[in-house]
Amino acid sequence: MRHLSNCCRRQEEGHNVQARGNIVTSSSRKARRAFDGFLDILFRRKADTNALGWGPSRTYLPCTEILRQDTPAKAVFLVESGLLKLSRIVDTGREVIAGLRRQHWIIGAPAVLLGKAYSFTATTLTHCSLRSVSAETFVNMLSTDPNFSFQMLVMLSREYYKQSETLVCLGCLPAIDRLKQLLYEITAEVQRSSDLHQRVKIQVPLKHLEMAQMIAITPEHLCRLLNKLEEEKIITRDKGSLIVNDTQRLKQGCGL
Amino acid sequence: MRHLSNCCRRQEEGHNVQARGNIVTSSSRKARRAFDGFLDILFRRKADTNALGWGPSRTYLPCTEILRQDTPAKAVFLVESGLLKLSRIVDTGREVIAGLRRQHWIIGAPAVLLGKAYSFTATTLTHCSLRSVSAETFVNMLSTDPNFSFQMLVMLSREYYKQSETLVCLGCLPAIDRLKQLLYEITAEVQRSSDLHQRVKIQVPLKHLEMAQMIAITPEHLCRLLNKLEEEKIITRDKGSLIVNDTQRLKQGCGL
DNA sequence: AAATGTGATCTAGATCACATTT
DNA sequence: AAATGTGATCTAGATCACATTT
Repeated sequence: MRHLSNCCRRQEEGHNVQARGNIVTSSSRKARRAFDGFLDILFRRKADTNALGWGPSRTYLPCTEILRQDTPAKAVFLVESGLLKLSRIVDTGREVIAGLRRQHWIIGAPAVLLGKAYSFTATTLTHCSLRSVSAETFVNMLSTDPNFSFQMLVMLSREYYKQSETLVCLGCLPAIDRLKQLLYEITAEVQRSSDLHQRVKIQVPLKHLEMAQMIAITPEHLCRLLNKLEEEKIITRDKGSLIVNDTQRLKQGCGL
Repeated sequence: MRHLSNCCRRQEEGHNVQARGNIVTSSSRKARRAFDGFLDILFRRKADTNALGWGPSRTYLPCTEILRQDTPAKAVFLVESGLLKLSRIVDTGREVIAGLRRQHWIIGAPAVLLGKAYSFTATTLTHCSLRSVSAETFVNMLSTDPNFSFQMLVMLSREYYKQSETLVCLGCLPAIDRLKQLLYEITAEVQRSSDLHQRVKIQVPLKHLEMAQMIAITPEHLCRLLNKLEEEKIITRDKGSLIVNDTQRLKQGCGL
């Protein structure tokens, strides 16, 4: 198996998850969605998390490989901050990105619970802060703490649910719609408000190659699709960053 | 939303999951894989399962819709026997089959745990025997019985793991390889032995349309791909059933 | 009648080769 | 130098229309 991802200019950039500048005039910064709130409650008290057995926070530079596909699952990670990608390379050399993970998501739990190898490689995209537990401790925490056990059930369900959306998206929608959906998700992520009928400048935390891997196309084709969206005035490109002119049209177009 | 699947000749056929006749001469019927054995243990004692709160076994005819996408998740199902498909129709009218579920798999748990709508429609392909619990009872069982809770964690992980394989397959492999993989899985399912270098006659429990939906292509294209496999002598078609001449070449070809 | 097959044609997306940016 | 863009060409797979099986 070839070496997974080679490092890149991201190294020097540091955090680029947040929007750098919203061109938005209106400004009802409403509450996050209810579900996210629920998860916040689950992990609110750091002291508890410590007591439960998670190791201390560790920070990682961008482009660091946290765990690797097909290696035995020895640990579970909890993302405290930052953004990671879950990717897999197949024999033919093609790489897919199965999804991105951020704050309050766990990584590696299914493989640990099944005693199998990790199905994906997890790589940091930005500076990340993570906590980990060994496989044994994780299982121990599950068997001794019913609350923790329930939390993990919810989190695994959320993983499954998200994975399912990705799967359906890949199976049913043409690449242009998958791209619209990806951009819509990133925009929604950045905005975190419910009135999205606005221009938003987003700093996509992914290289074009990576965006292409997320929607399972080649970078060349991605480039053409972005041109198309620009022609249709849905987006405007401004060097590294990207301005979404019409969030609604993105959402409508994406077929989900 | 249009009505989901229309019934079919399957109605009269009854069980067609099992292989109808193995042309196999050698016969080391070895034990199932270790993992399946583990799950058998988990659900071995029916009495326990009863005590836990699952409802009584109910049987369903083929082509029965058990639960429907985008409806509130009110129950969780446990498959005791038979085969079901999990499918989703998107706005464009296209339908994907996300996967098949059989004995000892649960259906609907992630949606219940998240308090969301089901992401898929579950439809029986053969005669099925299922047990169910209401969402409330399910959550109650989880909070009162740590063993049950742990079982569910393992089963959800398995769901996630399988879903991930499907996702990678869709994202990385060309249709011919996805078809090979599907056929290999069905063959392995039917054989349940580790020496697969044999001719096997399999009764695929799916219509061509459904096989096409599983690998995200049109039925026409599927037909051409099957022709191709037949030209390459990997399979032989014999009316309804299908003879795999070379399991090894199926496996090698499938890219995973 | 529904499912399957097949031919002709079209198109989304891949591949390759090279230019331009950062 | 790596990332991005773009033009020319190819091909896997879709679409449509109709024939053949079950």
